Amino acid sequence: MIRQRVKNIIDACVEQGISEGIWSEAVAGKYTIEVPKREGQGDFSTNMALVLAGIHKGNPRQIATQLVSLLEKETEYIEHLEIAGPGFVNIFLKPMVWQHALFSVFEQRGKFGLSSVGTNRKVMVEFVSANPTGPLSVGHGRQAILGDAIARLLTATGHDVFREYYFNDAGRQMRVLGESTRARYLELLGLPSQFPEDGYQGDYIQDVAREMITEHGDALKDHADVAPFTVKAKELIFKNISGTLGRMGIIFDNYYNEHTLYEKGLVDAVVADLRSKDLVYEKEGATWFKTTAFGQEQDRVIIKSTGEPTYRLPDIAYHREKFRRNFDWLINVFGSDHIATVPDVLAGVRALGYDDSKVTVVLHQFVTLLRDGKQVKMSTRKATFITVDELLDEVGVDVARFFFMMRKADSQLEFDLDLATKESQENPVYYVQYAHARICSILRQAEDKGVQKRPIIEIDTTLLVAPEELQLLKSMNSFPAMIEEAALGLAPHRVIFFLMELAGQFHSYYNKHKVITENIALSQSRLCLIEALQIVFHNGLHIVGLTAPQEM
RNA sequence: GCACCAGUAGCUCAGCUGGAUAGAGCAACGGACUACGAAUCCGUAGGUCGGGGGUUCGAAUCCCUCCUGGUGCACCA
Repeated sequence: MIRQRVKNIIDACVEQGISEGIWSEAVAGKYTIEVPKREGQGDFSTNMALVLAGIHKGNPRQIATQLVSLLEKETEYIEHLEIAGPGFVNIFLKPMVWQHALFSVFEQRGKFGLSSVGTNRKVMVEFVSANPTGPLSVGHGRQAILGDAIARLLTATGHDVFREYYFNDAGRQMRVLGESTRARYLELLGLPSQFPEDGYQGDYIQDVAREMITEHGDALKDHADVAPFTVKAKELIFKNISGTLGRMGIIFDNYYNEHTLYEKGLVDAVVADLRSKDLVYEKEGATWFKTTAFGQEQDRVIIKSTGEPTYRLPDIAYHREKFRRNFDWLINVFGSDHIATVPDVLAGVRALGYDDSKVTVVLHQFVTLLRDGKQVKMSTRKATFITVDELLDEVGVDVARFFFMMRKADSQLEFDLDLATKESQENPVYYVQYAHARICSILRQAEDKGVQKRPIIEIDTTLLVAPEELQLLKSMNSFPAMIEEAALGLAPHRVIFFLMELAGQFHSYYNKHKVITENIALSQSRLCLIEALQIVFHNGLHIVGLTAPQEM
């Protein structure tokens, strides 16, 4: 907000310069205004002179001097100006500008930081979408948290968000799941059995088999159809998955079942439509989709010679349905192992006449667990992976959420269990939460000591002049823009970094300045400051699904 | 072989999409509580931003190339 105001001032001065014929209008819109990294370089700075000099081979410092003489007339916000380095114009604002930021925090309270950029934009976030063949592993955990945090951020910025889980309950994998279950069932009954070569080896399959024995005894031992086994396994595993998601506070608006695509004839429809556009052909008994027409190296099979579709076909049908359901933005959160499917699906929707630029795929890299400084080996085949449930048992929901959000999706994530289980010191989760709890504690303390809390209008905010206080005010002021950038950039890790930074600033401030002192007016101003901080911590933590404890 | 991602302090990672003297947390070392909560703070030390070219006023950031690691490149999902 303040940034925008400063930008307006600069824009006006540049306009004036252009109309007076000092500068060419080629600069308009080319320069930026930013927050300098280093102290002493002002609250904001602009590279306008450098940009203009670049266009006309002029002298940047001379242009900067002209700009400064125009800006100098703006005395309401600007305290003073400096020309620095190669030709940056550094702008120092009056402290009052920042002190005023407190007002909007208190005006908006729980809504401070929320925005409306996404108003009237209907967006679907598809995430997790794990096959119901086993419990969620830590990789799914990252995806679940990432997807949920993205959804929360988008909600916070006014989007109409719909969370969906694509439930893959058709095809070969389900059959193998049923066969695995039957084999365990027979095994537990002491009967001869043959475990499928690529079967699911996890203990949870035996749990399903045990459940079936309780329900049916040995009545199914000669049953030719695997269906009852598949159905039961799917049911129990799904219950397990949704239970895990529930523990993490993740609620989907819809589970989209793959089999409904077949029931409604939507899969066949895709083939027919592609065929009518001459994008499908038969070869070696299989049906191929001409993905080479969309820049790929080779065509892809969509129906195997056995008559079974490959995974891409229902995927394309599913995405077409998403378009038909009128979303403005389709976000898919996938593990990086699904990278190969992305171009196929995009080619599919494009072939069907939809705008694939509405689809954004967030690919996240893998998670490695670290215990005692060593990597924990995991194998899905042998079912030696660590499940999300086990992780939650060990570190708790807040810590798991926080750690999964700490890295940008593009980076591999190293989850250090030793650090995560530490209840103190270096655990960054508590570092942030402690800042919030500490503020709550000071506010309680003030109440006990009888220091009156006063409404913001009666507070003398000009008493907040310590460098640390101004820094805190600036950080708070940048909170809404940060949320917006994190949301639109689908980057929850930015919120985490912001909160850690703010917590650091607060802890330093706390150690340097006393909030409650003999000086009543100053104490009240500082109480206001930290109450505003409390609001920011609370909102920031909640926006990404973390709790803000009052005490720890 | 091809595609995508990553390579930044001893370790784990940021770096606001091209800005000024590259940052933080751990780890190391030295300090600060008869208390607004020490789950905290202050200080010291630590760098050829993987290598090499290029683009320009200016590059960790953009382009090319090479090296290393991860993930894919099925008539598995």
